[in-house]
Amino acid sequence: MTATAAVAATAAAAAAAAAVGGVSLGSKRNQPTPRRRTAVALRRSPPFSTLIWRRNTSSVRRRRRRSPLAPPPPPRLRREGSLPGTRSPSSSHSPVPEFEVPNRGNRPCSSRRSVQKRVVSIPIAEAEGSRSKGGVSDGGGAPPSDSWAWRKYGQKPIKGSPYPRGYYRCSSSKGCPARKQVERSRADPSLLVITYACEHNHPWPLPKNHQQQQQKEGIHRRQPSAAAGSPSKPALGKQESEAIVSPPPATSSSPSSAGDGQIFAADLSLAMMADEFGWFSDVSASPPAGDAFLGGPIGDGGALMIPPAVDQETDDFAGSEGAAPEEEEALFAGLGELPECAVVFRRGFLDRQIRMQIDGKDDRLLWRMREKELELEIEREGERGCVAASR
DNA sequence: CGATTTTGACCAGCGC
DNA sequence: GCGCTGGTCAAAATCG
Ligand SMILES: [Zn+2]
Repeated sequence: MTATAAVAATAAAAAAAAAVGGVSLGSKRNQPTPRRRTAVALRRSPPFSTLIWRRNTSSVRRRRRRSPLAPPPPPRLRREGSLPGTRSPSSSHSPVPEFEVPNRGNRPCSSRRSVQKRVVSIPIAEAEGSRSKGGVSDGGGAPPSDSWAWRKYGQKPIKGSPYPRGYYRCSSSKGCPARKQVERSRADPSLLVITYACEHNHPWPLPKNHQQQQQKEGIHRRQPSAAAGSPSKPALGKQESEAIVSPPPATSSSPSSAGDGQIFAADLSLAMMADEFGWFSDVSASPPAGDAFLGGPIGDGGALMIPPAVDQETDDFAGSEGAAPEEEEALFAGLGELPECAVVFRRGFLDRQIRMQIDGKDDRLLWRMREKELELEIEREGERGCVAASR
């Protein structure tokens, strides 16, 4: 059971490392770094990522729609079509009619920066196992942790951390605003920090077969009741067990004292609730290469980045400071569409509610929850934290 | 052939 | 007003 996993992991890591470092191994998947990669990035001298390599200058044609000499009429409309929407005033008619994403009416995923998100940290090992498992014994029938299909659409080095962050988006449907970022905890490299941004539109992960169908059909119907027919519990239980969710701020000591204490949301309660509604229920990491790059610092070459940031634990981390009350807000916001739930979403209440509901449906779930709670408590006490979710 | 990943560029928000 | 940083896009490349 570990054989496969181990191998996979290793390979992935290696590949990632190679990729990052700039070494071309070509053992994994795609590596658009075969040739070209001129010095294009000398425009604004970004932090580092961009102008690190500079392989050769064969042909410079890549770029994108933003050619230096072909600025058509609609040059910078970039993401108008598939943006989670809400940003455009009202004239944006993207080819794909946006179906009212669960936005709650305020700002769900309007701006990329201020989007509220739920942060979940899980041991990297777990993540690995989750996805690399495949065949051996468990293959039985238990689907991976989250059946959602994620497609990576970007990766960037983060300022304070040696590890890059991967950006994933739901590949099930084009209109799905669900996004998630995966990065390695800078404090505890063994932890994977996953940040979820929006919820899914579609009721289900769609088995790889109907993907297209759904895409075409345009998921314009989202059912409020998960129970109606959504098998989202198998995985759930498991995730909860593995995922480490930090407790809400309410009781936890003070943010300042916590220092690294991560205060985030995504507690199972939340997940469950969501489950009830039929959306998101993923907590474990499923990014194919997620741990890969996370596996190694961005620049294996050495003289790369992270100049003086390494030791700024305090200072640098301070950046996460604003995770006190805001977090809470984010939490609720995360529920977004939950009508009354949001309102009642304050610790106790929610717990109660959920518990009741669950109680009536799944004892097992309840169980898990309880357990989790306990764990949380303990954790809180022993507190060890890693990173605080930040904006 | 389609789905995914890789990766540099571009964009928009925020801070100084 | 400028610069920085994070987040997203889309072309190219590969894998299945
Ligand atoms: Zn989705």
